[in-house]
Amino acid sequence: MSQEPSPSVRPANIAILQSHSLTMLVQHELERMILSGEIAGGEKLNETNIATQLGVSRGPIRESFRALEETGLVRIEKNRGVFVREISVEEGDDIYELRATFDRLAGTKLAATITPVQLANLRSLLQRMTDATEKKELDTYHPLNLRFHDMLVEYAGNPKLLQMYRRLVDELSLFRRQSLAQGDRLPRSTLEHKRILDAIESGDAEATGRMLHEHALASQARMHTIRTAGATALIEKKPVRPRKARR
Amino acid sequence: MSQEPSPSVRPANIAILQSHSLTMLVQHELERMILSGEIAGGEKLNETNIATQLGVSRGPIRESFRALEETGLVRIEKNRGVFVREISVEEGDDIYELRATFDRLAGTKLAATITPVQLANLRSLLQRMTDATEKKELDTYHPLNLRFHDMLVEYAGNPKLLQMYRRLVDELSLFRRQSLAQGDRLPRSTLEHKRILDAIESGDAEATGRMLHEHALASQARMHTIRTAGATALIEKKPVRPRKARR
DNA sequence: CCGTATTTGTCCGTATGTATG
DNA sequence: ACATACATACGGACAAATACG
Repeated sequence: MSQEPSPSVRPANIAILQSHSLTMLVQHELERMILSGEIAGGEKLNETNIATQLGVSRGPIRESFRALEETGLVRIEKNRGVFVREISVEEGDDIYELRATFDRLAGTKLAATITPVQLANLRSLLQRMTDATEKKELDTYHPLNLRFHDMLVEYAGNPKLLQMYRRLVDELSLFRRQSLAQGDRLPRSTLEHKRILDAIESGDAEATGRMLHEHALASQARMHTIRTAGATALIEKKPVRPRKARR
Repeated sequence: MSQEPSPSVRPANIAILQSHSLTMLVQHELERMILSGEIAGGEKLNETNIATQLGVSRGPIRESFRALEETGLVRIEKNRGVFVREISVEEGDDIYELRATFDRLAGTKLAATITPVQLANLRSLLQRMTDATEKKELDTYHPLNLRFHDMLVEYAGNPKLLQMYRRLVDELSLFRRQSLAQGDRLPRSTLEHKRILDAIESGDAEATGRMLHEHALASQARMHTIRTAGATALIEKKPVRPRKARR
């Protein structure tokens, strides 16, 4: 509950219990800016600038930085500053592997426990995704896709799993940003989604888990093809100048 | 350093004193105190007290609180304070389920990639655990057990997995604290560990994963039996007085 | 229910470290 | 290498909210 769900399509937000402190507001705002790409990967976050920009003092900014570092969205270098994290291909692989495992677990659980209402919600979402696919509206499809998988994990009924899953997805979005120009894989993905829902409805936990696992691994594989294909620029962008050795 | 931080409780960290910021030092110290039980579950962390105690100002304390909340060790209530988290049985179940999944993944990977050195390290650790078991030294056994499983995950070669695994283990220790009076399950656990290493050595990824998964689920089951047996006191201890409704 | 004490939330000044010419 | 400019680390003051009598 501490961090907002990442995707732009937000799950029916439980009423905010209490007005957030400035730190929380700043944290969420920075999350949004990072995930939306408003702040680029590797970019330095200047305390004073952000404080001025958001109209608060530097205290809450600094506090939110610490939280954001734990979520994996930024990296802090002592006495040097805070930087939006960049995910290497190796890290991306690791994260995709975990995501695949989470998806399998969620699918396995869900096939055994899904309710008619949940299934209807998923089918409804799938329909909207199908529409977007036919119209080739990638900008519409992508958030729906995120929401679809988020909903699957949410319905699996393990809040801790959902929390970790969302953190992974957020981190993945850190570098999936520039690799979103596929387009051709859409129909196949939609078909897979339909088969997944069918498996869930049939109650076949084993098959559902396997399919979701494969589905996630396919994304992982896609990352590699896209990577090698074009946008390799960002990979070595890391301005890691070796720090001056400590005297 | 501008102001001399009272010499009081500054441990012998003089060496590291340069590399980590005060916030990090405070964060790790609080982690240690929470995980060791030095600070009890549900207890309130008073900023001023801790600041005085550690000889620093409130700034670093507050920053570390934000980080600790993201790790799941504390819970923050706006304008009320920071509290050491308590894990309900339901949350414990959820976490154990994830831990079992992580263990399976780690085992599957490890069986396919383990090196002779790694295997030797694990066997050496297992030997020490066996010794501790025979001597019925639970206080010796328990840390070794934690290290054994941590090493398994570490050797699996997915840093992100290790990070998440450790976070789960930390959270589990939040409530496994009072349920540590088993004692009889030790021999069986050690036998399981040996069989796990054998499976790893044989390279049977499937079997290794399955065994580690089962091994973790056994811990989960043990939690329930212990829970129902005795220490149910802590469960409903939550001093959740409904907050005054927001005006 | 009101006033006081305590604690948290926020802001800002200063020292120290880092980048740069 | 040195001096200068700038950013961060930390501390402390004040404001706001809560807890207590």
